[in-house]
Amino acid sequence: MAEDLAISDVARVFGLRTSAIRYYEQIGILPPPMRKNGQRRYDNSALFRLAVVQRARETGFTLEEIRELFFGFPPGTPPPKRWHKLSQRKIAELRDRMKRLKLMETLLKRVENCRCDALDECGEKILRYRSSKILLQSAVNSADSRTD
Amino acid sequence: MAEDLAISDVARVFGLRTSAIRYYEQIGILPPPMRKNGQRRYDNSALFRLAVVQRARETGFTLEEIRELFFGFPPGTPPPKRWHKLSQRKIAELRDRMKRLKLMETLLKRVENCRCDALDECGEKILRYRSSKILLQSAVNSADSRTD
DNA sequence: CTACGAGTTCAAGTCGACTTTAAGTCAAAG
DNA sequence: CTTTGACTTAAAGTCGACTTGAACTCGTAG
Repeated sequence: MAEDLAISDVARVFGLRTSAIRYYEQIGILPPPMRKNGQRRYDNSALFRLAVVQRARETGFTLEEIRELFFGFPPGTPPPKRWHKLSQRKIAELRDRMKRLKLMETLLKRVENCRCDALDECGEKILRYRSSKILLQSAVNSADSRTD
Repeated sequence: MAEDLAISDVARVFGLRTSAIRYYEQIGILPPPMRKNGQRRYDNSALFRLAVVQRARETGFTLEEIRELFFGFPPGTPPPKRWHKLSQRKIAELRDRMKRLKLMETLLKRVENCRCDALDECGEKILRYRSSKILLQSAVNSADSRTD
C-alpha cells in the first residue's frame, strides 16, 4: 500500500502549489508531517486531512474558520456540533451574498437597454438611484449653510 | 443653489471616508476638483460623477472597470455601448458566482444533519468527495512507484 | 499669539490566501 | 566531482480598495 508522498506529489494530486501546502502547515491547519532527509513525507492521514481542508475551502470556509473547526472548540466537542455551528453562520452569509448578487443582476439588466447620451447621465438613469437624489439634496442644503 | 462642498461634506453625504475620495481622485476615476485655499471643493457635477461611481461599485463593478468605462473606449463611443459591454461581462460573472454559492449552500445543508465521531471523517463523509477518492487512489499509485 | 480643527501630501500599512525570491541542502545521474 | 532537480527556509511581494500615519499648512476663535 501507499505511504510517504513527497510534497510535489501531494500538490499535483490536490491541484495545489507546494507553497500552498507549506503555507497550510505554517498557519497550523495541516500538522507537520514526518520527514525523510529533511523533506516532508505525507501519509494517508495527512492526505485525508488535506482533502477535508480543501473541500471546506470550496464550500466557502476561510482558512481561519477551518482552523476554528479544528482548534476552536473545547476538546471533546463532537465534530457534528463543530461543523454545524460553522455551517449555520456560513449559510446565513451565503444568503446575504446571493441577495446582493441578485440585486446587482437586476440593475445590470437595466443597463442593457439604455439610450443615453452622457456617460454619467446614462449611468445615473440606468442605475436609477432614488436615494442618491435625496443625498444630493442634502448635499445641497449642507452647502447652502456655508459662507465662502 | 449649492456649490462647493468640502471633502468632509461629500464624504458624509456619500457615506465614504475622505481618504476614499482622495483615493478615487488619485487613481483617476474622479476628476481633480477646483480648490479654495488649496482645499478641494466639489460642485454638482462632481457629486453626480461620484454618485455614478458609487452606484457602479454597488452593482459589482471594480474600480478598474469603472475607469475602463470612462477612459477605456475610443472617444465618442456612446455611453450605452460602454455600459452594455461591461454589463455583459459582469452578468456572466455574477451567474458563475451564484452557481458557486448555491453549490456551497447545498453542501452546507448536508453538514447540518451529521453524526460522525472523527472531525476529519465527519467532514469527509458530509462533504462527500467522490473525486477525492479517485485522487487519493492516484496518490497511492504514484507513491507505489517510489522507492525509498 | 496660540490653539484648534480641518485640510493637504506622500508613504506605508491592512486583509486573506497565497506566491515569489534568494540562498542553501541533498541524493541521484553522468 | 559536478551538475541537476527537488526540496528546504525566511522574508518579501501580490491583489484590490482603501486606511493610517507623519509632517505640514490654513483660516478662525479666544
